[in-house]
Amino acid sequence: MVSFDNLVLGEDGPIYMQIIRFVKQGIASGAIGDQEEIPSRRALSALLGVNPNTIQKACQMLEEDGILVSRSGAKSYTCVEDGTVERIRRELTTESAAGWVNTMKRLGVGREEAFALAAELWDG
Amino acid sequence: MVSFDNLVLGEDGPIYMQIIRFVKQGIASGAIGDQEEIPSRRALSALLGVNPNTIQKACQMLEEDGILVSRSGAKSYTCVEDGTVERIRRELTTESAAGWVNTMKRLGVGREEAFALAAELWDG
DNA sequence: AAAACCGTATCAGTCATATAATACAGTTAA
DNA sequence: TTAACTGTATTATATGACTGATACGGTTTT
Repeated sequence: MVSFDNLVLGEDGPIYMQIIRFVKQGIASGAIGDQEEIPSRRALSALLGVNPNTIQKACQMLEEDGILVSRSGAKSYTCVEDGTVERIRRELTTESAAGWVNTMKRLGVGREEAFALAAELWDG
Repeated sequence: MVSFDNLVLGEDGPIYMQIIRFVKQGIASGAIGDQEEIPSRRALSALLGVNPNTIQKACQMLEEDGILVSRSGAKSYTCVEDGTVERIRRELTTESAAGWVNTMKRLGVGREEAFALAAELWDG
């Protein structure tokens, strides 16, 4: 059973996107495996304090991504096939790193200064 | 006169936020100085293909940030006081770097791998 | 003074996001 | 079988972001 206890909703974009990101990060980090049951739409709605429709939207998009399998009436399960972990891991890491690098370059921050700041934040 | 020719609107959040980010990045990088004239609301609207109201909203928030000064009827000018550059620079860099570091840690990506990927993206 | 420009304000309409309240049919377990 | 649970669908409502059109008064230029 996939746990959503560590998911805290913030202001970082739409809620359904935050849910999708949470699941993808779980798969990329190995915290979520293959054929794992996920809580029902209604259970997630109550747990996260979010409307069932919003949960459904996130689940639908996860299904379109091939990460989730839903059968009408039955419980939903994750679907992590061979190569999926590496695919999502690469998708998330490059997306985040590219954003940071672009921002630093637009700010005119040099390579050394940028990496020094990142290292400080990483350790601190 | 501040140039907005290099500003390309994307899908990274609300348009008025992208405009604000563009100006702040310009100030942080030194591309935008003190007492520089900016194009009129209508001119920016036409140049960026954005509604005048959206431009106005961005300008209002920049004014609340103390970065812009507007007089009703007259042109608007930037206001970059002592310490402003460093303040905004620090605001943008730490914000971006912290986001990247947090994402990498949530993904279970180690320090070496994360910095190697960033270095690759920086040079490539 | 008059024309052209400027910031500012208002109202209406569209779209995406999210909520709320149901309803229906398929699955599963008592 | 029946009851509880499941995914799914529908309609309505609300809000923020953005657009479109228009108007008012202050500033600058000629």
